[in-house]
Amino acid sequence: MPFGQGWGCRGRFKECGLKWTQTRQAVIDILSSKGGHLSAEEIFLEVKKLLPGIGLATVYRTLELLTELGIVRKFDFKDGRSRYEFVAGKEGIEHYHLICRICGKIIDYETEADKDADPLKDFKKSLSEKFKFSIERSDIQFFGLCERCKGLMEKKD
Amino acid sequence: MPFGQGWGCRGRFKECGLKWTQTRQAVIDILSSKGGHLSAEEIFLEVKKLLPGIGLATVYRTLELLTELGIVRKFDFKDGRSRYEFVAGKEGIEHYHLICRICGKIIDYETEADKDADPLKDFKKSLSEKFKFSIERSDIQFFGLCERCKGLMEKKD
DNA sequence: GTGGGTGCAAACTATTTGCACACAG
DNA sequence: CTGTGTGCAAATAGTTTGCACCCAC
Repeated sequence: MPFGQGWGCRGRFKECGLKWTQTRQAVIDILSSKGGHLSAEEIFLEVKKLLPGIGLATVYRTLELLTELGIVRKFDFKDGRSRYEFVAGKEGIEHYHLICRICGKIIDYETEADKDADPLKDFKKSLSEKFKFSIERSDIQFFGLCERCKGLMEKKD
Repeated sequence: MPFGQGWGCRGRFKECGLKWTQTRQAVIDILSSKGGHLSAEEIFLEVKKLLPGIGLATVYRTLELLTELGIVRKFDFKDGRSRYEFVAGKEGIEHYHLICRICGKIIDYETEADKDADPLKDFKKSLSEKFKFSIERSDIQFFGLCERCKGLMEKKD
């Protein structure tokens, strides 16, 4: 099932005078169906199953394009590679991460679609006013220990 | 003035069986006196003024060590290089950044030393409970427009 | 048909590592 | 003296780019 089209991506492409190609659709499909936080290489390997001829460079170029269009977001979880996440259709939803520093597990925390639901709303507002800075995007990660790794740590002591 | 010693770094080194060398002191001095958010290369160039023979690899090794010791913190501002900030003596102080996506200006926001002063305290607590995840470090950046660049953008329209 | 899109290989950049030598303890 | 720390050069890893060819429009 072509998720990419379902999310109106194809329309977005046309608007911008961009071509709708197999590779672009495949990258979007992988990101929207597999979900999670895939690295460029992981996406490349997945797409390769559908389109064996694809090149890694194309994946990077596609991901950059999709990031500019706001269809995916690029995250840095400090493991030396960027990770990409499908965010089309989630406008107004804030997206925070909890990352376990031992096992690397990533927990997603998403706010409700309603802007007022953002628990950081007031904080952002006060920052904006204090520094006369208009916040467009937040990049918020919490590093620590997940339940499982915390348990393992305690046993060791 | 050897700031590095002033912050008790030398003591920390001894405790850990690490040697107190000219290079390490110089890196700490630069970071603590210059302040800001320096990249490895910027630090390297500064240290070179004091110790012309230093190598970039040593700067990286020193920064990694200092990060482990909690003397500096490593940040990612999405410009393709890591940035380092002196944080010794600031335990319990949270440190957030506002980054202008046009001019790259970085505004620091630091909480008071008092843990309760952290505006994100309640949010972190609710996250911890909800996901049974113990948060050790936050990595919080807000991207947007600084006052000046916002003004310039508006004029253009 | 034509210009944007793609694969490939080479280039690039930040960072890491191997090794012989240097110097703090 | 001994082993940690260092400089240098080479290696690595993720990402980007140049170029000739290809295909969506």
